Amino acid sequence: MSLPHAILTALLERPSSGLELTRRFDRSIGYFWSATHQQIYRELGRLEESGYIRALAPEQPARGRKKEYEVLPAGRDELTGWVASREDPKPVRDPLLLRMRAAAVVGTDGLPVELRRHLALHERQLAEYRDIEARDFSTGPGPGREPGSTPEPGPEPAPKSAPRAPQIGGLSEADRLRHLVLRAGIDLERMWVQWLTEALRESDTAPVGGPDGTESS
Amino acid sequence: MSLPHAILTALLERPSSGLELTRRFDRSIGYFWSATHQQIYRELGRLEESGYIRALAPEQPARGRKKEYEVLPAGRDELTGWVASREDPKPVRDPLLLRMRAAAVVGTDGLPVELRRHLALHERQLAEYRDIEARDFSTGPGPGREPGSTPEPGPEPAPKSAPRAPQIGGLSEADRLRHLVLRAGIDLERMWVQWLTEALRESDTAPVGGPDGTESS
DNA sequence: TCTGCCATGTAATATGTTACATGATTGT
DNA sequence: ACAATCATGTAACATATTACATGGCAGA
Repeated sequence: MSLPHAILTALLERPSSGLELTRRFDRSIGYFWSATHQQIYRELGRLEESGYIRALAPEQPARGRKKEYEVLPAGRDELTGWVASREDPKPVRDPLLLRMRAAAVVGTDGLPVELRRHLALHERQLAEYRDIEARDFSTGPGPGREPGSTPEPGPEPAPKSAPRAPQIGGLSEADRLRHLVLRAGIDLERMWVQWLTEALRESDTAPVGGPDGTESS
Repeated sequence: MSLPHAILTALLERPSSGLELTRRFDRSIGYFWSATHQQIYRELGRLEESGYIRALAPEQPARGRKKEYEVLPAGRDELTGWVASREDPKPVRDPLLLRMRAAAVVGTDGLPVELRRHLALHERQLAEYRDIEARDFSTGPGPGREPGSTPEPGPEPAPKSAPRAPQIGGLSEADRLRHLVLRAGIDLERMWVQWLTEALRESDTAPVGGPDGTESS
């Protein structure tokens, strides 16, 4: 039951059309809750039917016409209640770990190549997160993001703080929370980079012989 | 497409009935690929139909009768091929992070309680993993698991190494891989414990006031 | 016999994925 | 007119979750 709440959150941060939402689910929101445009359109329909959101400029219900949605009070209430609700962390479900366990039984053919590939992907993701952190959340006296500086393509900057938000130190309460979420992403990627590096190091010195990956360059 | 391969792996490690598999998916296998008994029975049916596994002691196809499965050569081949295949890491999808992002918009009511609850759960899981590691994979000169010592309830010990496996140092190649998988679980839990601890520490010193959790004891 | 548990299964629903379809807008 | 792209949507399928149904077996 998370997707509708992800959409409500996104729409509260900024009213959007379906396609705009899709794009945002490829960047900031998508870093911890991904969704395709089909899921989003389906869910927008349900949310509208439930009275949680409504379409702005509701002229022409034509097919190719843009439709912007905004959250209604009932939607905000629903989201507020959901934030306070409980949900156990789901057990890990990772195909790579499963592959490794299978390799323990049928052999590691082709595995080191895949480990290297994943390592590269996680390193890239980590770098991207660190860029975002440097741009949106730098706190020190260094060259942080000045208010009006480059919005930049890719990840969206933190939305403008609501007027009610108290700007205590450098960061509002809302920004502090968003920074924490980003740091979870950073910590996760760092963990995978470390683990994959160690796994490959062990492979290189493994008794069976060297890795079977292409050894070019 | 991971569940069938998870089942093939489990059946290669030890032929089992549906319910036995279900139990193993609550312990060792389930630590990185969970599944319910309904999924397992459905998938066993498909795997049998595909000629990857077969039922042992195929007398009485009665309803309440136990049915043991073993992997056929075609199943092993399929699994070997899958190990060498590629699959991109899926983007993170974590309801807790989503909740946090939502809290940045509608307020943190009820959130610290949930963070504390998750912290306790992750600490417990981490402790469990460490117990398993100490019992099944201790390498140093300390009191490691002696060959015939307590199999213990709960998580299953590493299956007997196949005769072909070379026992080089203390660990076979297969055990080395299984240890790596376990360490991924440990690293993940440790990461969450650290992150949650930091998140709560920030909450405690947050400008808005103390946490809203019950402050008993 | 009745209860509880072991074991296998069906049904309904929810969610997620993949492929395709349709109309609107803009630039050439 | 045409192609490319924006934007919304349908359909079919795959996977996962929840609730329930059926039969066997063992002990009070």
